[in-house]
This record gives sequence, C-alpha cells and structure tokens, in this order.
Amino acid sequence: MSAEVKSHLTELLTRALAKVAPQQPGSLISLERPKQAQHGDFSSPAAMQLARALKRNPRELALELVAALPPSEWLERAEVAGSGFINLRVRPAAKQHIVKTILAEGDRYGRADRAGGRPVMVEFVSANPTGPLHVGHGRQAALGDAIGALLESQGWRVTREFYYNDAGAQIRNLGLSVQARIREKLGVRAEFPADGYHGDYVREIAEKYLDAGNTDGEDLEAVTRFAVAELRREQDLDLQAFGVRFDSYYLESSLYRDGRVQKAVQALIDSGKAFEQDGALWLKTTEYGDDKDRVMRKSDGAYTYFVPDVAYHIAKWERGFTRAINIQGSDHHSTVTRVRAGLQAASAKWERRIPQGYPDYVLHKMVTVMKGGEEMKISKRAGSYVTLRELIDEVGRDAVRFFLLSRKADADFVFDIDLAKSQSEENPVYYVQYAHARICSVLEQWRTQFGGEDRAFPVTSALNAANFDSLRNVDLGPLGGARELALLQRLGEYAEILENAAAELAPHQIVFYLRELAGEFHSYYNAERILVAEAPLRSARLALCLAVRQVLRNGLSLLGVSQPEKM
RNA sequence: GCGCCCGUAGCUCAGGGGAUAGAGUGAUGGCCUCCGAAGCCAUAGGUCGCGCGUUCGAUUCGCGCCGGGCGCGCCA
Repeated sequence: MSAEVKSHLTELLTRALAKVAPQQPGSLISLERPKQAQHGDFSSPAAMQLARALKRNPRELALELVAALPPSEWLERAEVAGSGFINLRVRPAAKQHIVKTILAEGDRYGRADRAGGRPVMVEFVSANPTGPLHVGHGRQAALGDAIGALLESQGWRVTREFYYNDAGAQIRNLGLSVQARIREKLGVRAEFPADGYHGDYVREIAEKYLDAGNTDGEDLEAVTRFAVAELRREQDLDLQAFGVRFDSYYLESSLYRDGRVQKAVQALIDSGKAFEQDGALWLKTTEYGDDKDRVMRKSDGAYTYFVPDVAYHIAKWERGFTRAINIQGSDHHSTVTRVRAGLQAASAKWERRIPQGYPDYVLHKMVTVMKGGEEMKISKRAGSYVTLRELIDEVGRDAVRFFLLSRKADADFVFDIDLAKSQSEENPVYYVQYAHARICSVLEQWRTQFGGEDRAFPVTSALNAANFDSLRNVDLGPLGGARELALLQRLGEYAEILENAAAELAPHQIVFYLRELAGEFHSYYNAERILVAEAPLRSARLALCLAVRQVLRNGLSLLGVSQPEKM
C-alpha cells in the first residue's frame, strides 16, 4: 500500500480530531502498522496520547474520533480496540493501486528526488596498498557501495572515492619487506624489517620484480613503486570481482605535492589553537571535544597522519562536497573527534565554516570468519588475515555481498564459511533470487501457454518488463485473497523502507525487507496457482507477480546482487 | 581507569514507547500425477543481561551495575 494511502488516513483522523477537539493542533496524529493482521491495516494510538492533555478517557475519545471520521472511498472500517487504539482497515482498491504504480515506474519505483541532486561523497575501503584486501574491506566495500546507491535513490549525486594512503611509514615498510625478500632470493644476506609484512604475497612481488628484468633490489624507491603498483592492481581486481566501482581515487601523496598539507598546517596555526611543546607542534583538539591534545608535527619534522587527514577533508569540502560520509572500521573511531576538531579549528576564521558534524561516519564492527567451527585467522597468501578474494572464491560474489549487508554496521559480524558453502543452496540470497527466478519462470510459462489468448504478445520476448505491456492496465479487482492483500501491502512499503534506509545509512533494512517480500511471495505461490483458466484472475495475478519481480529487482540491484532469471 | 559500541530463541541476527517480542538456522512432523521442493505448512524454542527511575504503557528512553568488543602513540 502506498504512502498515499497512509497520508490520506492521517488526514481523515486529523480532520476528525479538529471536530472533536478544536483546540488541539492536528500534527499529533500518528499512524503505525499493527503487527497483527486482525488489528487492521493501520492503527493509531492518538486517543491514548491525547487523553491526558484533553482530560478525557482514551476509549471514549477514540470512539468520538471514529464517529467524526469524514467519509472516504478508501476506508473500509474504523474501530476502537484495546485501551484506545483506533484500528483502520482500507478497501482492497486502495491496496491494489500500488501494482499500477510499480509497473508504470519500473526501475524508478521507490526512488524520490529528496536531495535535488546535491553532491555527497562516500569514502570507503581506502586500504593502504600494503597487502591484499581483507574481509573487513569487503564489509566496507559492500556497505559503501550500497549506501551510495541508497543515497542516489533519494536524489543525491554520489561520488564514491577511495583514498590511497601512499605516503606513510607503512609504505616504506612494504618497500623494505620486498627488498629483503629480493635479497634472500639472490642469496644476499638480508635483514627482514622488524615490523615488516610477512605474507607470501611479498615474496611473489619480489619474484615478479626480478622477473621484470631487475638484477637486484638495491633501488628501494623503484622496489617500493613496483610493489605499490602491484598491490594496487591486485586490489582493483578484487574490487572488480566484487562488483564495486569507484568514481575517483585520491592519493595522500598528492596532498603534499599540491601544498594542501602545508596550507592545512598554516590554517591550523592561524587559528591560534596550535602550540609548540617538546620540540613538536600540537593542536588544542581538547577545545573541540577530544580527550587530549594531538601532535601535528613531530619533533623530527614529519607530520603525523592527522595533518594529511585534515588536509584531505578540507579538500573534500573545497571540492564542493557539503556532505561527506566516511565508512571505516570501528577500530578507527578515535579519528572521528580528531578530524572534526581539526576541521573546526582550520575553518574557524573562514567565511564558510565547516559544520561541526562534518564528515559523517559509518563505523562498522569486525568480521570474524568461521570455518570448521573455528575462527579462521590466517590465509596462505596474506598470512595474518582472510582475504576478500578467498571469501568470494569460496561462496560467490552475490552471497558475500548479501551476507555482509545483512547485519547493521555496528554489530559484530560472524561469517560462517561452512554455512555459506555447504548449504549454499539454502543461502538467504538464493531465497530472494529464487523468488525472482520463479516469477520469470511463470512469465515464461504464460508466454508459451497463453501468449495467443492474452493479446498482442511478443513471441520473441526476453523476460523484459517492457514486453509485458498488456499487464499494465489489467483490472486488479480480482486480487482479494489474504495473501494477495499482504503482498500488495508489502509492495507499497518499499518506498518508505528505502527512504528510511537511506536516512539511516542502513542497507541491512533492504535485506530484511527483500527476505520478507520473497517469503510472502513463496507462500502465495505455494498456496495459489497463478496461471488459472479464468483470464481476468490470471491477468491480475500476473500483474501482481510482475510488480513483485520489479521490486525484487530494484532492491537487489541496489545491494549489488544479481537478479538471475534462471538458477 | 576513561571514551565509543554491543548483550533479544541452542546458534546467527532484526525490531526500537503501544496490543500476544519476530526472522534465518538447527530439531521434529507433513506437502511434488499441479506454474521451479533452492520452495511451502505445522510443532518446538524467550525473566529482551541485572536493578532502579520516567510514562497511561518500557524489550525500546534515562541512570547505575554486570558481561563482551574496540580505542586510548611524536603509529595509520
């Protein structure tokens, strides 16, 4: 049922309230969806909420409100229940209308231009090019991509950005690690860096470096450049395999090259919040809510990571992103206050100050991978962690995406490989995809069995929605069964779910919605036959199926999960 | 110790002032001469961590405990 119906009912109650209690402002009416079907399609606790202010008995007030409801074509019945709930039931026609809306809007159904094309940057993954991507990056990639899609659905102009930390100490560390492996290979006595990278991939890179025609690894800069290029390429391939694409890549090194780091430091000094102590330059971040002041420039003259971070976010702001969302592991949550503090200080004297809550953060908890009943902590290639690639190879891209999005970001995630693998056929993602494939199958049956009877039917048809035009204007009146009404109601909720998921940056809400929709469709399918002999009922049911398929498609594609016609 | 997050069915998790707290999975029993059984139906499983407040009403909000995770560098 559509939002249209809901606002209509709210209006009816508001008008009733105006009659019963003229002194009350009408905005107090709230409508909710009862958990139990017997309580109607909508329910309002308004009478109970207002009883005290009006010094009235809630039940009596509810009865008066019901009596004062203006007549409506959509409203079937209104009754008072419990301690004062007003339960509303709408006529089937009010619910049936959603099918036409969905079929007319197609891929656009559920979308709304709330943001009017305003720009927003979603930054995610941002892995250092020092190793293959791990499962945590996978969670971030799935989240970032889906959150981007959610925002796009609400009219935001989204830029997905990957920030490469290619200038820090860990890059130097990578170079030294590869160099040590090269020397080992050549039989030169080599000391492996104390906190070097131990994964096999470092050896692989060393080998490739030599294969590329280099005779030794003594040019550290060349080795490092080579290693970074290799790892970036590998990460890109992993992301490609995961179906995640970025609009732009931003290099930390460019912040130094462009002088943005220098400018940021200057802005922070000009703010008057910087001070020298023990040979280092500090920022009074405590004045912006941090629990201790932070070093900007170490006594050895190098900047801490904090400074390029601030410079980077100033760049985001200056690039026109008045809204920015960073997706990070919750182990980095201490940077939130710090970066915001830096931005507050740096922009304190600007004409367009950066707002206090800039940027937004979505922090996600860790992913634990279970295999054989035990936590899987190492992989052959990476050594100390499970890679995204391994996960994709084991359980498939769609399943990994769907799984990783099936919990809210701030919940710990236990990814049970055995479950996803051994029961790959009972995987939740297949449950939803199966509903989609089933509908496609029914449509195909219809084409071959009834194509001639049911008007102009393109025999060449692929299972393309455009080829089912004849279903767009069928009479939906025959859709009156309990399961049909439940499906209609569920279909109508999609837009609202989408809006809410986008507002809360919570794609898992879409996952749960799709499971429910698919579940209701499966129940319906098992209980009723779609391709019945009576043409009017058959057409109406097919139209409903087509609408369900459309919403499944819209939701799955938002999550980056494919929508197979056959499985 | 301080800060942030989390304690809901055996397990993995939704929900988030409203009526009898829900899914998936696991367990048990049914459903294919019928559009796809990767499905459906039924049964079973709970002091919503504990306590005190706010409220007509608390699993939901506030405070305090208990338990777990993460963070608390002149690392990123």
